[in-house]
Amino acid sequence: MAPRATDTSDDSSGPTVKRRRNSDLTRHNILEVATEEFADKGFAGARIDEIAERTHTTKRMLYYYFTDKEGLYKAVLERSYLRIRERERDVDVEGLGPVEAIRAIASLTFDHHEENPDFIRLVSTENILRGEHISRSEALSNLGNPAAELLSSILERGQADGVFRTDVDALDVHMTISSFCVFRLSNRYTFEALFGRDLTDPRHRERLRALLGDMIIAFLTSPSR
Amino acid sequence: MAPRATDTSDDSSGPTVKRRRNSDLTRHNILEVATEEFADKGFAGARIDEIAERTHTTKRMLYYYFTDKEGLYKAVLERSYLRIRERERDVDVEGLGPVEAIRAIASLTFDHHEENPDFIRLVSTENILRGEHISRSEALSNLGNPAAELLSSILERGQADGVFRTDVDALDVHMTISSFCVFRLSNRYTFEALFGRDLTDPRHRERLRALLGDMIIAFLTSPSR
DNA sequence: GGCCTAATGTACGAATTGGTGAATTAGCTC
DNA sequence: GAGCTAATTCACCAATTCGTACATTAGGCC
Repeated sequence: MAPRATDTSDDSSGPTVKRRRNSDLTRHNILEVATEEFADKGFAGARIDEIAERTHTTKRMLYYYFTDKEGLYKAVLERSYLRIRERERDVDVEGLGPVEAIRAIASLTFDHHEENPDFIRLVSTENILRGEHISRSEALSNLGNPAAELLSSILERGQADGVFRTDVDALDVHMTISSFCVFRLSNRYTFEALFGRDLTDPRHRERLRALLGDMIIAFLTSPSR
Repeated sequence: MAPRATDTSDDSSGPTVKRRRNSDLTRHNILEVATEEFADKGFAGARIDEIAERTHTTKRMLYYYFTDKEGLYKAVLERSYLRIRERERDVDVEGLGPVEAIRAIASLTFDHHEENPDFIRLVSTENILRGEHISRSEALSNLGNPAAELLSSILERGQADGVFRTDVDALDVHMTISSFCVFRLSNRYTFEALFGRDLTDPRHRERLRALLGDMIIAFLTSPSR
């Protein structure tokens, strides 16, 4: 999955790997650590020295490879988004009817977000920065297209079949599903403080996953205005 | 609404108000400016000097009244939450049937968030901090109760009438509505970059408000599992 | 094996940033 | 108007934090 590095975390086998020169490994190592730090503290809160310390290289290397803090953050952001997209490509809803396909996508999105808490937090940070970097990133522009197109084709099928309402488009559906899944994680701390419910508690998790599916389907199968 | 201060923003009438000693005014003025700054840049990104500069006092005063950066942030957070609650108290759904009452609350929440962008951003920041402050704030603990109770009573009515499904509670509904409204604003930058749609565009706004109402009602009036 | 460059390490600096000590003044009380 | 305290000003500091100049070394190439 990741290049084998002189990483403390998983060097259990073989003789101690001696530190060797390898730009790919150091880059990778730096990005791993930086991702955690930026996700944890946000852009302004992240500390370059802190990242460097937890890396197997020195601070100088961060600048050598990524120019400055912003460059490093940008690299982290792009890598995270691209990774997520890769996993999204594996979504397979062939052979499912529109209703079940939508339900499957909702459920998948739900799990997907839960498995990538760092990503969710990075997105929050980027939005606090008003999308300053993502909007300028060529690598990420229109990265949403595949997801949107998949949804779009399912929707069209359902609408052609007469089971889905026709005054909704793919982005509406995507936004609805995302908002539910993202909010549950990104706002869980304030939600818990205000209402005393931990949205990530396993018991609620299962209920909420079902709720999301039921809701989006109930909506799509209700008559248009 | 706010104490009349020696505020540049709205001192249009009368002779130039001379700077006088008045702790309430300075506190208020500091909080106003600090709210903007924290909402704009997040906790770590906010700059004390920046806040001080845009205030009609000196930096020393921020420390005089709020001890340190964290104290100021906490004061800002609490004030923002308490203000929001005050406005929420005015919600009146007496005389509406359960369906229309829920729809009204959804619509109100929708507008409400839109009118308080600073608040939304503060909440994001606080969640990046993992609710560190809100969870310790006595003033804010259980601040959600009134909203939850209102929803709860409406839900019960609807359930008793047999029009609402029974496997949902007030917090589920609240979370669903909130997630939709919050996401639309807090994640609009990354959403636009990825999908090319501005969720705050007036045309989408009206559609989305209606969509939210339709969805929550479609869901609540669909049969329980 | 010598050479050359990419990669790495060391040490340091300038600017920012949160925070404070101590003097000063406005305005209330009597 | 003297006296007192809350409110305010001014000058200053220590630590952090991003960033860099420069020396060094690994290892591919011939």
